[in-house]
Amino acid sequence: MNSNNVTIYDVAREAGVSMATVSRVVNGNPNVKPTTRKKVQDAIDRLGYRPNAVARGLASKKTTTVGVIVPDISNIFFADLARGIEDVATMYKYNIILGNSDSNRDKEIHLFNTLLGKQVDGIIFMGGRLHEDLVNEFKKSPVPIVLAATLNQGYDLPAVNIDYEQAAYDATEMLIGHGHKQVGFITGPLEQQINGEKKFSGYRRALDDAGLPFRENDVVLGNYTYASGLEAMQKMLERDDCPKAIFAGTDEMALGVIHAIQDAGFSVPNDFEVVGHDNTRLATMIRPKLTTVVQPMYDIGAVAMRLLTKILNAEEVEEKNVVLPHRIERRDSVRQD
Amino acid sequence: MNSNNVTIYDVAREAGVSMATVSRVVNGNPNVKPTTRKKVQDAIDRLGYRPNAVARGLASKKTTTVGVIVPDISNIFFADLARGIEDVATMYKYNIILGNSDSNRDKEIHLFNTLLGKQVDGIIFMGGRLHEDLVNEFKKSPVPIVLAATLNQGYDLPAVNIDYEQAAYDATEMLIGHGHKQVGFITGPLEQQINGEKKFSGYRRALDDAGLPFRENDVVLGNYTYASGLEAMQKMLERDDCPKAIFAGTDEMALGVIHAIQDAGFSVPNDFEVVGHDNTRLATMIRPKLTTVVQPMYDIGAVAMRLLTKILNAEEVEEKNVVLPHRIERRDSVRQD
DNA sequence: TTTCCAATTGGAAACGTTTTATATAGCGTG
DNA sequence: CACGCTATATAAAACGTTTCCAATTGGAAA
Repeated sequence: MNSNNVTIYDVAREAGVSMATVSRVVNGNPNVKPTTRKKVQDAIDRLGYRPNAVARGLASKKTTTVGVIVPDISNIFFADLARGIEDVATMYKYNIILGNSDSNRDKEIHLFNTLLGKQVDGIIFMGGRLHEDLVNEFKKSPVPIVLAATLNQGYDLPAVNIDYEQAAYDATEMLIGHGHKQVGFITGPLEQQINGEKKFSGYRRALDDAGLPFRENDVVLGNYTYASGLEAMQKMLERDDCPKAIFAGTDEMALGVIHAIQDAGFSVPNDFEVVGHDNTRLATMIRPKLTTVVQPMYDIGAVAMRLLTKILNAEEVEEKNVVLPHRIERRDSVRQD
Repeated sequence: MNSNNVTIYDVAREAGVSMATVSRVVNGNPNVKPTTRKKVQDAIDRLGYRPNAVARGLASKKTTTVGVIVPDISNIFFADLARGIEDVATMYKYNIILGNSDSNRDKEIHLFNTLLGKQVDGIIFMGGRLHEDLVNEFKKSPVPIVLAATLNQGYDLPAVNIDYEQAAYDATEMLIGHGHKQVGFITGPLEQQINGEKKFSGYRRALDDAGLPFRENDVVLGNYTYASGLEAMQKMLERDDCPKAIFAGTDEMALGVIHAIQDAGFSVPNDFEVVGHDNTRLATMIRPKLTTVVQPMYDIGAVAMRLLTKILNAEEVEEKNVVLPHRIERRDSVRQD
């Protein structure tokens, strides 16, 4: 039986009640006599009725769908986040419309408007940088927006993050604690606030606190990829004053760094120590296993979605700017204390 | 100006035309005088009108949304596939609703019905195995379904895959060609047809064609993960008659295999040769770099979505069962010829 | 019985489009 | 100048729900 095109009217006729009653049964409204409810339920089963969510969305102005804007779902980092989002969404009976922005402003804006057109109930946004034009669109948004792993640069959007500055500080400090007078920092584009402001300033602060000089040379920019980490480290190795301790902005870059070091005939952690960032699955897929800053991606996604559901249900939200804890997972790419 | 809640009526009034005319302008219908079109367009811009896709979906019975069912988006393999799907979807003005099934039958069925309830125009399904119950649901589907990287076991659903049997044959044959009389095969669950039937039979056929005996011991089952590859190889290494050539069912397992070998003090490719499967980004993130069967995940996703759009537009489809080419990418985990 | 209130149920409007059938305007033609 | 078209524009009916309000029903109380 094609459960398609059987409407609430058909069920009403079959059950001998009005459509309003069927609607009540379907929505679990308590104002229905048990016997009636059963009669309707039977008719629903018999006909294979499946409520039309589009019609429902039009009438109720709720679609139980949220939009998710992500730079690139094929990036393990965002894939994990997305999984966290989706799991919690499912838990609360929402579905997600997923779109890739490539961190491109125009795509972000276009996607955002498409999602609004589809009448999503809310949006979760991830992106390296909050472009002003985008924020202007956000300000007009008829639905709530939550940022995930994205800093809200001065705008007061709800957001879920870790303390990137402190995390970078911790990683750098650990390296310094191992006796290094010089620490290399290989990170992503500085335009992105997380790298340019947070991680960078954490790195500098650790240097300062230890009374070590900051050397411009010791900071190299990559683009998050393995190849860029490899290349950055190769370049660094050519120098006479190459730092023997490296803090890499992502695990993937850290892998590249380790391989560059090994390719040059050196050992990690004996000759060089390396710390990564994010604790993706990659961290244990290399020898030596990578010591890395744990950024709980899945949790960030899950908490962001939970936060959104709270806002949608007008539940009490104590703190709109959630900062999740981070820590350093010690493995074999640094020496034991 | 809150572009919210301005309807087609408002635009019509503002432009001094009827709503039907506005609808035509919005939908690019040619039966509108240029001057009228301009007038309407101006009104749209002035009011910041954004068509309500839900209302549109109800009236037109098309939502320009497709459902995507994936076992786990946080798995790099499916994330790549999803990216291929989404890119092509965007190209054709579709959005995707993404759901994770964990390859669980009940979740698959539930998700499928939810998607139908949301009136998606079509569905792309990925999953290790097509459970009978699911297929029964598929058969009643009012919208087209396309399988991606999923074998349609006897049912005639459109599908996009590579020739897994031949790919496994090629990989095994190459190893045999390097003089091995014994080849280990570490793969995923045999219930999943791709492993149990296709890859396994390709492996056996290569053995047979080379006149080599099949040894049950040489086949070890894992669950696709790094850890399972590592463990499987460790177990194999304990044997006296451990094969010196390994074909792993996924790259991630291959990395585990290589590390198990290296941890035991052996060298790849000198002592052991290893071939992976999929050519995920992981393949180049290990030393030695992994030789692997190239399964073009992104392309499979892209082609599957393109196929779906063709079906939705009632375009001519020459072949519903697409088999994309595969090849072996030679890197350093096998010896040079 | 009657009366009255609470519990159920029904009717109809509303949601914002698309779409079909119909009307109107403009214009070349005979 | 009337006629018949064609090109445009309008009106109104779907689309399948939710939801507000009114109507009915069933009992308990009087």
